[in-house]
Amino acid sequence: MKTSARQRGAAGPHGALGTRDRIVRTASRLMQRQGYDGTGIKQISQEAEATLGSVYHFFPGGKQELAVAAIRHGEKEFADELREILDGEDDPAEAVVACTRRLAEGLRASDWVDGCPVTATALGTAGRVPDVQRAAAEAFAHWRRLVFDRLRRAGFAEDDAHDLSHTVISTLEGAELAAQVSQDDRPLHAAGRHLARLIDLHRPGAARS
Amino acid sequence: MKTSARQRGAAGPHGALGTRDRIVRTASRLMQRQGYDGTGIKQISQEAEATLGSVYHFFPGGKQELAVAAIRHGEKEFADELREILDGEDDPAEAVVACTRRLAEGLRASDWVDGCPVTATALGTAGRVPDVQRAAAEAFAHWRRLVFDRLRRAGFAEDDAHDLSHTVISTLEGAELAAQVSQDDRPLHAAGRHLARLIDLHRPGAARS
DNA sequence: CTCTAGATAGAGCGTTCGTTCTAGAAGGGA
DNA sequence: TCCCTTCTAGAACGAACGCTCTATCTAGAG
Repeated sequence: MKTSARQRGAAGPHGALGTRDRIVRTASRLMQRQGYDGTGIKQISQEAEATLGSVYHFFPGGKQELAVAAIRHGEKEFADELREILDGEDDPAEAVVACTRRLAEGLRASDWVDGCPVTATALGTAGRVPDVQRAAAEAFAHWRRLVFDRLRRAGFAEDDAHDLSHTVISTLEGAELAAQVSQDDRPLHAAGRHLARLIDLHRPGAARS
Repeated sequence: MKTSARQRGAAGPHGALGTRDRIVRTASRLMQRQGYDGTGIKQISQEAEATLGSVYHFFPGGKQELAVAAIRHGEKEFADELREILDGEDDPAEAVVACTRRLAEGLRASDWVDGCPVTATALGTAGRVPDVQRAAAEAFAHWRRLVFDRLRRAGFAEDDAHDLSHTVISTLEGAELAAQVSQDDRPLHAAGRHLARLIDLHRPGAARS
C-alpha cells in the first residue's frame, strides 16, 4: 500500500493525486515562478492542500530536498514534452522549430510567468545549495541528450550532433528567457529559424564550408 | 555638493566611491548571485559598509527601487564590455566568438557564480515586480541594439541584422546559463562557433539558400 | 479486539525579513 | 552665530521564515 485511499475526497484543484505528488508538483510550479528563496514551505503546503507535518514527513531534508524533487519533476515534465515533439516531426530542423513554437505558446498562455521549470530555482541558489545545482545540471544534460539522440538517429555525425545539441538547448533556454523577460515571443521565433538553418548546415551529405 | 568629503577614509574593499555607488554596486553583485528574494537589504548595507539609514535615504522606494538601480547598473556594465569587444574585432563573427570567450573567462574566474547580472533578479520576480521586469527588458533590448548596430555597420541587411541580434543575445544568455549551471564552459564555446557560422551565412554578398 | 507504522495536523521556536522612526553629525549660507 | 539640508546611525516593529515537536488519526497485521 504505497498510497492509500486515505486522501481527501478528490476535491480541490488537484486530481486524485497522493499527498507527496501534490507537494512536489506545487513546489515545482511555485519555484519555477518565484525561485527558491521566493517560495516558502508554508506557501507550498497551503497551495498543495497539505500540512506542514506532511511536507516534513515526505521531505525530512527540508526545503533543499524538496527543491531537488521539484527540479527533477520539472525535468521529467519538459523531457516528456521535448521527446514527443522531437519524435513527432520527420525532420530534426522542423522539430526544433516546433519546440520554439511550443515554448512560445506556453509562455503566452501563462502570461509570461511560466518559463523554464529549473532555471529560476537553479540561478537563485547559484553556489549555495550543491544538491540543487547538481540536479539542475542533470536536467540540462538529460535534455541535451534527447536532442543528441534525435540528431544521431537522423544520421548526423557524432561531433556535429554533440555540438549542435549543446547549442540547441542553450538557445532554447536563452530565447525562452529573453521572451519571458521581454514579454514578446519574437526571440523564440528568431531562434527557431536560426537553429533550423544551423541544423541544415550540418545535415549529413550537405556541402560544408 | 553632490558627494561631500564626508565619506569614510578610503578604507574597505571599495574605492573612493560615494555611499550611493557602493550600495548600488553591492546590490547588483549580490542580486546577480542570489537573486532578488535571496538578497536582504541588511546584507547589502553591511557589505556596502553603509547603514540601513543610508540605504533608505538614497532609495526611499525600498528594495524594489534598489533592485531597479542594481539592474540598470549591471546593464551598463555589461553594455560597456559588449561594446568594447564588438568594436575590438574587424569581423562581427569573430567579435561574437570573443564575447563567448569573455563570458567563459568571467564565469570560470568567479567559480561559476557570477553569471548574467540581470537574469537571476529578473527571473525571481517574474510577474511580481513590474518595475524590475521593465528594467530587465530594457537591458536585453539595449544589448540587442548594440549587436544590431554592429551588424548594420558591417553592411548586413536590416532584417538579417534584426533577427541575428535577437539570436545572438538569446544564445549568449542561454549558453552562459547552461555553462553556469553545468559548471562547464563547453556550451559557450559551442555557441561561439555556431553563432559565427550563422553570421557568416547572412553576410552581405554571401550566397543564400 | 490490540498493536504499530504511516500519515496528518498545527502550535510554537528562534531568527531574519523589509520597513519605519527618531536622533545626531557635517558642512554651507545668512 | 544659527539654521537648514544632506547624510549617517541603528533601535524597534510586525510579519514571515524554516524547522521542531507533540498529538491525533487511519489502515492493515496479528
